Amino acid sequence: MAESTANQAARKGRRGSAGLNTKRGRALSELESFTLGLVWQLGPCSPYEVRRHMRASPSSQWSGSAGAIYPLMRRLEKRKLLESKPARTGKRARREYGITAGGLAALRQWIGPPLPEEAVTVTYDPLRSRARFLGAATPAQRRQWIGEAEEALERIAEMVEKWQASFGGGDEFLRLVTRNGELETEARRRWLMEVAERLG
Amino acid sequence: MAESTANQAARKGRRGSAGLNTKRGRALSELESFTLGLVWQLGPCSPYEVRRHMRASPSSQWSGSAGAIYPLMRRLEKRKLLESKPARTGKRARREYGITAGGLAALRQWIGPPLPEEAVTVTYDPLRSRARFLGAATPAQRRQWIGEAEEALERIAEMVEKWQASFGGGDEFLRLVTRNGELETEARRRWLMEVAERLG
DNA sequence: TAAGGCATGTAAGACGTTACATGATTAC
DNA sequence: GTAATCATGTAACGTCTTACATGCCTTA
Repeated sequence: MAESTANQAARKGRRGSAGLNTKRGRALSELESFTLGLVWQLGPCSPYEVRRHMRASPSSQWSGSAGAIYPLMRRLEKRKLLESKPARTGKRARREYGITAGGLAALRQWIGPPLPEEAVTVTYDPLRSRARFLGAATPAQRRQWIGEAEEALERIAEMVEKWQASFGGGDEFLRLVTRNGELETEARRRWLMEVAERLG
Repeated sequence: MAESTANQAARKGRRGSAGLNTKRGRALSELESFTLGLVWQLGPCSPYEVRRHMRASPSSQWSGSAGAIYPLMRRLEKRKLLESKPARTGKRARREYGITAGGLAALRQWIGPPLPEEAVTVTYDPLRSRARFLGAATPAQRRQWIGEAEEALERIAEMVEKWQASFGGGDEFLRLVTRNGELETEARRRWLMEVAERLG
């Protein structure tokens, strides 16, 4: 859309709109911002702890791969959104990161308002994406697919529950996050039942 | 998780598990697979048409940027999942891509079963991610945030409706996709109401 | 005291975005 | 006929994944 306008206008428009670019450097990615939030939430912590939290999440969005997190936190430090000092556990060296005042400001800005355009979207749901093309599958494959999807949603519900048990006690917003997961999973299940009815 | 096992085991494990790697080349990305699906659905078409459909989607997942789509379809052709021939509209040259038998097989494999692990996840919802850290915001910011999020969900509902009007007539699965969007948006709205109550 | 997982990283590469370029076509 | 937009790309860049490397530390 932005692209379909004249090039010159687009360039000006992009830079001008939505405050995507902060004064210094480009806008933070979702992963960078989320990491910032985790450091705020956990207090001073090592990249490994951040990774553990991500991997415990029911969302595969946050893979918490080392190759992403270590350089990312270094980047955030270079931008003075995090600060770090060396620490150790026994003989093992760690680096402990804490959030700075600027980091907190950046976190608040990311949360919004304003919400960036990309946040005004339906969620990304890999089951929905696949269902769109079920017409390309054989009837047998469709039935099996629905069965698998039901199982998947059951496992997801369990993951949400487990996450709630482990981390939901943090603050009231963490509890609301779980609640979102519950309501959403319920909605997806009802949807899948409708799909099964239509095809059954 | 996979990473936390011994390295050698991890390597074998990754390659062995879930059929992520096809005999030739690596697994298709979500975008590649989705593109394959669109070409199947639209019939022979140009990259530009694919992009138009993506940009019309209520999901910002599918940005449909030129720099992604043109090389991507070329890649799929190199792997014989698409085939193309030059065509023209008036004086303007186009390249028209159709799906091959191998492409259809790859599409079916992507749809599953089996569903890959990454598909067994809560959806990615930028509003939920942000809500998690509302504790870092001031009470005033929180109230404003909720207001903005409500507006966002309203706009999303409209987008889903509009999409349904334009494309929902295609086949029954497209209709189910819209239905998913409706149910999900409804769930998110109810969730947001709970959030407002808790904080209000 | 050896095995295995814990914890901390780095290097190379793939993928997608942003920005740019350019000719064809349409609207006025 | 000229300005805007359509349509088709390409190039550079940043981010994240995958794969690898390497010491610590626990436990049997």
